[in-house]
Amino acid sequence: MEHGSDRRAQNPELVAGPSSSNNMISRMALNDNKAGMEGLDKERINQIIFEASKDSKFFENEKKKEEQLELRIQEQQSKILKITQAQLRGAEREADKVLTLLENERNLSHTIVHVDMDAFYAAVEMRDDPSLQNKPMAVGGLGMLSTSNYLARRFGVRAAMPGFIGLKLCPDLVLVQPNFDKYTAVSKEIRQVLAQYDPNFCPMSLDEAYLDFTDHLKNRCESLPLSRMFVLQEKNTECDKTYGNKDVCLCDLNSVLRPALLCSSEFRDHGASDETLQAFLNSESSFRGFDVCSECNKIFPRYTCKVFGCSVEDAVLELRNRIEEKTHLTASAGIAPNTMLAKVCSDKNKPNGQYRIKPDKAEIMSFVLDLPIRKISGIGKVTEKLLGSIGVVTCRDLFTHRAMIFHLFSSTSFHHFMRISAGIGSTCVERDGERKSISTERTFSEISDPKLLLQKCRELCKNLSEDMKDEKTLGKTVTLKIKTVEFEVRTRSFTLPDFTNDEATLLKAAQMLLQTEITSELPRPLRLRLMGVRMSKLCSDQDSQVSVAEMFKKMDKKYQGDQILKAHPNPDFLSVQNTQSVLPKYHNICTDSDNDLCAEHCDNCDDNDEDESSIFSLPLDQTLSSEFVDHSCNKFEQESFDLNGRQKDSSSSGEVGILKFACKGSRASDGKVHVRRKGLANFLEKSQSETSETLNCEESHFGLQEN
DNA sequence: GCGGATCAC
DNA sequence: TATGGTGATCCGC
Ligand SMILES: Nc1ccn([C@H]2C[C@H](O)[C@@H](COP(=O)(O)OP(=O)(O)OP(=O)(O)O)O2)c(=O)n1
Ligand SMILES: [Mg+2]
Repeated sequence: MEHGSDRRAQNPELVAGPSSSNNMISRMALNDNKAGMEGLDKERINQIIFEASKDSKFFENEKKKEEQLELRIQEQQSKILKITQAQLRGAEREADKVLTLLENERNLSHTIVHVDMDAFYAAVEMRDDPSLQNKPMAVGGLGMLSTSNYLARRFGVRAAMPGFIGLKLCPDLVLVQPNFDKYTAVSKEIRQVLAQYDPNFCPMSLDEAYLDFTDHLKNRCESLPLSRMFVLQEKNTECDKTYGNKDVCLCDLNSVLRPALLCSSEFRDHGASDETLQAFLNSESSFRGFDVCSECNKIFPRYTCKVFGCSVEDAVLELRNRIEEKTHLTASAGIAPNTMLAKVCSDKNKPNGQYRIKPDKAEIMSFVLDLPIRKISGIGKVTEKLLGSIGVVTCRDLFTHRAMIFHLFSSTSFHHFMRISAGIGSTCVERDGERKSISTERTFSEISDPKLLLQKCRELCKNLSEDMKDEKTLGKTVTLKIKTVEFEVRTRSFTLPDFTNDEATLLKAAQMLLQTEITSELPRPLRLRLMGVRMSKLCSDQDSQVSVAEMFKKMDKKYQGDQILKAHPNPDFLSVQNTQSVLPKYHNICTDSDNDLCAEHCDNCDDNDEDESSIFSLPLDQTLSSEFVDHSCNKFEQESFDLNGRQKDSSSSGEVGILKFACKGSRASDGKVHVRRKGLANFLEKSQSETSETLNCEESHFGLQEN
């Protein structure tokens, strides 16, 4: 391998590009990896960014992170020095094996389309305020910009840049506050169009989505010309003014007008072929009588109809035109055999353009080889720099340096990089499953007073609890996120023994985590600029999938007398009695006199020599002993889902289900599973180290009765 | 499993 | 004066 002789690997200038200021760092420099930012005077722009940032705490922190990155690169370099030629040859053979396998995986039979709105938030604001036309503008405030229009991008103003820097780069920049409700509504309209080309399309955000066009194209070949005819508003009719004109119909003409056209006998009479239909559309009389909107009773804007062809390009052009007709916003699109390439393509002719890579290996490779890796979704600033330091800039370099990459990176990273180098990506556009976490966080001017910090925490927990109730979701792991005034970010998490979205429970856990942080900072105050709360390990709060405790409550009622489940003597508590006697029996979970968290054995329990305070848990609204639920609940959750699934599917009433669970925990001589209480840290440590062993796993049967 | 880091949008 | 919010994933420990 000639990595040692690669000049780029040895010359930081060639890797990072010319730096504007000697003190400028790469992670602070203008990120011009975005459409509409080609050919900017980076030197000048970076100088302005540097001047505006150099004395800030933010910049200090960025420098710290940059140093860490340099360290990583150092480690990488020392790894490289230790490699033997033999190792490298072996690595290359392994890499080639992987590449051969990947080649078999190549699938060119799908047509994937990535649709991405142009300057989305900014475009919506400009559409709704004609005075913004021809002005550089950005959505956001002095603190942060969400995006900018293409005019502002010419000044280096872009998303994720603070507004005050944007103003320094472009003094005429107009800032507009975001209106998220509006963007959500527009997004809904866009998705209505997308769904007509692929009902299973995969939205990635409000403004972009992947579609599998394969089926649509198959059907399209055999479709009637009329089904490919759509209404378009005429260009050059000062669309922006008409959009603000209250007397003109603003409805989606393809919703209000097109159905009427398709029904008219004249249109049907001329719809035999694309040519006859187009000729009819060109004639004077074609739209006579279609002047007023039946929905809003206003006069239609000037419009035409167009018959779109059967090719992919025509189909995607049709889709984009329909989005524009419906929303008065433009979209760009990429067409390729897989999602990775489609995503890159949608950026190529932005704004308001599209680009296609034909489903042919040679075409793909000629597109990919000289493509900078930074263009690929998933490769950001850091990965770019990490790979840059070993001489990798383009996708071709990924192949050239495959042996080194094999040696330096994890297996998953390596595979990812090899797929990129071969132009291979996902050919299906499945929607993400259920969400895995839900969170809320807020930046504020410095707070250090513990009372106020706890109050902020309360606010966040209230919000999160409400959001979770709206989403009908429960969670088990609470994570507190804080950012100090020095921009240092910390997260601290705690896994509850049970699923919940209860505000008080959330608050207790989050405040405990916060208190620990405040305490650990003493005698210095904890000075924060951001706080956030997140819930993960979620489950749905639907009837079909309930929390473990709720499930037990239901089952307790339903299957009274069952050997596995038994009501706790205290009606506020539920317990599990295990017939095999290895698992714990009853435990109360409660708060002690300090309102601190604790748990104790139930009076009915066989206490023996156990010290009350030696059992630790969290107070719960729904109660099972944490020791019992710990680890076993996942299993339960899974099984309860199965049970419910069967229950749902079954119309009969006497089905038999299998309840299976595995319980892990530390086992005392009395057979109880418990964790000693020595504070939170110890609890976490213990519960991790001592629960790694499965103590009991069993299967029991019980009758499943519909009410 | 936790915490830090990276990434997308 | 001033550097976001939400969600996902990966890695090292
Ligand atoms: N760091 C970011 C990036 C984006 N967005 C929001 C604002 C954007 O309008 C929207 C879509 O993101 P895109 O990356 O698609 O950017 P745009 O649509 O604004 O511009 P482009 O024309 O490059 O797609 O998401 C954001 O809030 N914060
Ligand atoms: Mg966009």
